[in-house]
Amino acid sequence: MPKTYNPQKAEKPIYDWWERKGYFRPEINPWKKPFTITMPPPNVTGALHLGHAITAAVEDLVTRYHRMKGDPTLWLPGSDHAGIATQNVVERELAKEGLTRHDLGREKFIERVWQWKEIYHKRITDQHRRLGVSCDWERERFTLDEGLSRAVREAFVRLYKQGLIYRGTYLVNWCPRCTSAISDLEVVHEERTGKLWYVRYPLEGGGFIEVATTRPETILGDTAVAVHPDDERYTAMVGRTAILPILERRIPIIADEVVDPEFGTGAVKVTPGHDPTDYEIGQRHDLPVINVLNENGTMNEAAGPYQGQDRYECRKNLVADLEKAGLLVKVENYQHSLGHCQRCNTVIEPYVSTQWFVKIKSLADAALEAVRDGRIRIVPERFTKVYFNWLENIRDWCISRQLWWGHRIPVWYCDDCGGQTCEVTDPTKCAHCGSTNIRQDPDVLDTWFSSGLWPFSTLGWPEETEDFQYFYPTTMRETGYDILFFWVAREIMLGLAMTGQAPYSIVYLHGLIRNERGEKISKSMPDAEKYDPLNIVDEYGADALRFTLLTGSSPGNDMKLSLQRVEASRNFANKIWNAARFVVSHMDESVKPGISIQNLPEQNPVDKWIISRSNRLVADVTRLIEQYQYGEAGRQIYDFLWGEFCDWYIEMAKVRLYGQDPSAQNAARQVLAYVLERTMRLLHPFMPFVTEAIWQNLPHEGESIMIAPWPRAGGVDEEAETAIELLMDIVRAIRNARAEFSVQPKQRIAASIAAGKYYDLLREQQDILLSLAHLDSERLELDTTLTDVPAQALTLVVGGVTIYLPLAGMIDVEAEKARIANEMERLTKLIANSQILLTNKNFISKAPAHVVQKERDKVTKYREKWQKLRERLESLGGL
RNA sequence: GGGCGAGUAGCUCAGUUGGUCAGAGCGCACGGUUCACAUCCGUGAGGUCGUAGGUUCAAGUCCUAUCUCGCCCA
Repeated sequence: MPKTYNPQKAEKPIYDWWERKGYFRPEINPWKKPFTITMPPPNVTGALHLGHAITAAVEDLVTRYHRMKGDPTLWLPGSDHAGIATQNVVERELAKEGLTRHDLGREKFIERVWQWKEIYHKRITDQHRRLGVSCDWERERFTLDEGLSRAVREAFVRLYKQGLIYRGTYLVNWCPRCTSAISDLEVVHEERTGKLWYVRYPLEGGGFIEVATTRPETILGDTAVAVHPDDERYTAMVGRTAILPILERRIPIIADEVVDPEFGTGAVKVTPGHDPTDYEIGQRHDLPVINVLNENGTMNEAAGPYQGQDRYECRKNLVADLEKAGLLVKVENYQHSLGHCQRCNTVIEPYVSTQWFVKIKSLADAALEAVRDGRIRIVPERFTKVYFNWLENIRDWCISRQLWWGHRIPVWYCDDCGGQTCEVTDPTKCAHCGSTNIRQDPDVLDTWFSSGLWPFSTLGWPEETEDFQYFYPTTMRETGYDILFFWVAREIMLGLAMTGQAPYSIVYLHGLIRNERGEKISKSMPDAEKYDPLNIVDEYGADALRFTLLTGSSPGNDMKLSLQRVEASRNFANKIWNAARFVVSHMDESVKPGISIQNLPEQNPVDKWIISRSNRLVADVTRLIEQYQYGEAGRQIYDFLWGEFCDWYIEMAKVRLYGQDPSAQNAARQVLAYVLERTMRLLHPFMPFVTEAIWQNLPHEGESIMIAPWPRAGGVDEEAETAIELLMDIVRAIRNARAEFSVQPKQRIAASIAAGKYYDLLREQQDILLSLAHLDSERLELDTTLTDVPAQALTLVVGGVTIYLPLAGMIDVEAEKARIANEMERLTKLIANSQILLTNKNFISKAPAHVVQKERDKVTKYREKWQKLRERLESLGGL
């Protein structure tokens, strides 16, 4: 074993070996309940980022844990075609060649996208492998695969036939750059400082009404002016007719409750074709809907003189014309929230068009019920409320996209009778009139429609495949909380609607990864490279990155990733590597795996201590993982390995290993191997590579740690724990004194110890004391009580043990007396504090017995110590 | 406008049924090349747990109000 652990060299061969051996593949066992998790499919748009890395880390953790526990465990990987996103990146590539997708045509363009997909799909799966994910690559899926496409088709047709999918002409969110409709969720609202233009509309018969607007170009589509019915300023005007500037269209002045009298002048222009609120006003008042935009954001023929101009150019020109006509009253700065396209950041236009929608109410109700009645549990629990709130206020889901890359909508229109045909297999003739004059809807479905089927489409649904029957419903959905609505809610709705079952019983949501400054890491940042997971893996190893991501935050909370922490995790990997190096170097053929550690010939309290601590750790880590507290579980393993096993147990074991007693030597060897080996198994889901590398060097049973059994917690030995804690406290106290009095580290010092009832323990562990506290064996006096103690000595009281360190020439008796008096005073205060509690009747009667007892024990201990110090002070003549 | 989260040592964060919970890593100070590890070892300094009330024998931990920051929804 080399002196430094080198993840760059170690990781790749281990991963390849695991994969070759087929360890990632579950064995279907009808007698056992499987653990199933489907990987959130990354988009094939580009490379993985740290969000994918934490997803991978958490999911691999639970996967490896359940696999080791013996559950048939399936982690199913895959990727998403990501309609708009992928089409956009490929269109950008084309633009570099001066081409648009229309130059290529639909078929050629889709070919190009497939080429892109091949490249990036390979890239992200390679990245995942580098992260060490133990998913079943043989079951990998892609949302545009034949099977998944069939699932999409089946789902669409079923919903269509149930009347839950409908086509209609409504106001939708339109991205003029993507030239597609998008759903409400894909609109990102951002606060912007815009302008508020105050414009006068002349009235028929004289006078004006003044309105305010943030989008003057939509004046061209106005079909009314509205005021609040109770607004007395305008009561007289309701029912009159205004003359729209420029176009001179006659529009009515109407009254509607929805108008906010506080906004602007209290009178608003109504543009049903380009504003959701106005659209509703228009419905109530039967107003015509005028569309003034083309799909690319330029003005259409309804815009009259502005036809052909871009929306913002039109705005500028229109405002200038209004000013010239003397109709522009004033312009104010105005803060308002503006919708942007999630994928290209273009300002969204509300736009009337014919689209496909999912009637969502009944699906949402079922999804709400599944969480309400506990069939699905969301962790952390607080997201449940967010989930409820969203589903309770949900609106119909616009699922058609005017794109080419995606699942084509399986509806055919008949040119003869105008009927729609929607079938699972491509129809050749109209279902209504039998005409062959039919053509398929050119649009594709929202990507999330296919993602929403992921937990079962990936398992073969709608076929009753063996995988679907065995692994569905899955166990867990693990993902970032930012896609709770986009994805999780839709999976639950579609899962219930299609399979009649909740697609999983646990939703675990992790937080988002940010950089040191708390910003969301995006590809456009100048130092984005620094946060590329692969760069971090290259420098520190996958284990280090994974451990940092897992232990650096708590469930559902965001995390600022600092490279210093990754470095600390790398150091941890190296630390345990070296601990293993030490253990391995002391192995001999007598150390066999699977030995019953309880039956060791030698019963040493130090061994009993570490085994007891190890048992506690196994129990705690198992409990924490079951409670989804992965970070805390990891931290406990870290503390145990570094703070107890390395810092203390190994150091204590050295005394026996380097000693002359073969049976003691053997016991230490056995326990070292035993504890390290099982702790490696505990750590394996967190740091799969280094634990495998170490495990292969240790005595072990089986081929690979990843298929070794999860450790089972044995009993706890309170007595041994108390004893060794005391020993450690004594060593710490002496080290502390040495440092305080600047004793040379190499110098062995004398000590006189009055051990009282701990005499046997300390006599037995005398060599450890000598070694760890660096005492001089020739000048160690150890007894139950001491009669003759030098005055020139420092006094330490630890538990019931008094230690005198005659630090020759360093002890000023007066100073030592002051120090002791000081310590006694501190104890007096502590005792007084406890006394207040213990004389409080309420405390005695209401606090649980063990808490009261603990307080009493504390006082006893303080008093004991105080008494010993007092005796010492007396002997020094200080009283 | 509604909701959620965060505010704990200089920095990054743990602290899940209220009772050793005042912690870790990094940083800092001092001292260390003894054969597992300087990606290390030993010792130490540093916080009235945002603020103000309240509940309780007992509160970073529960309640109310409030300030700052961030996020989500409308």
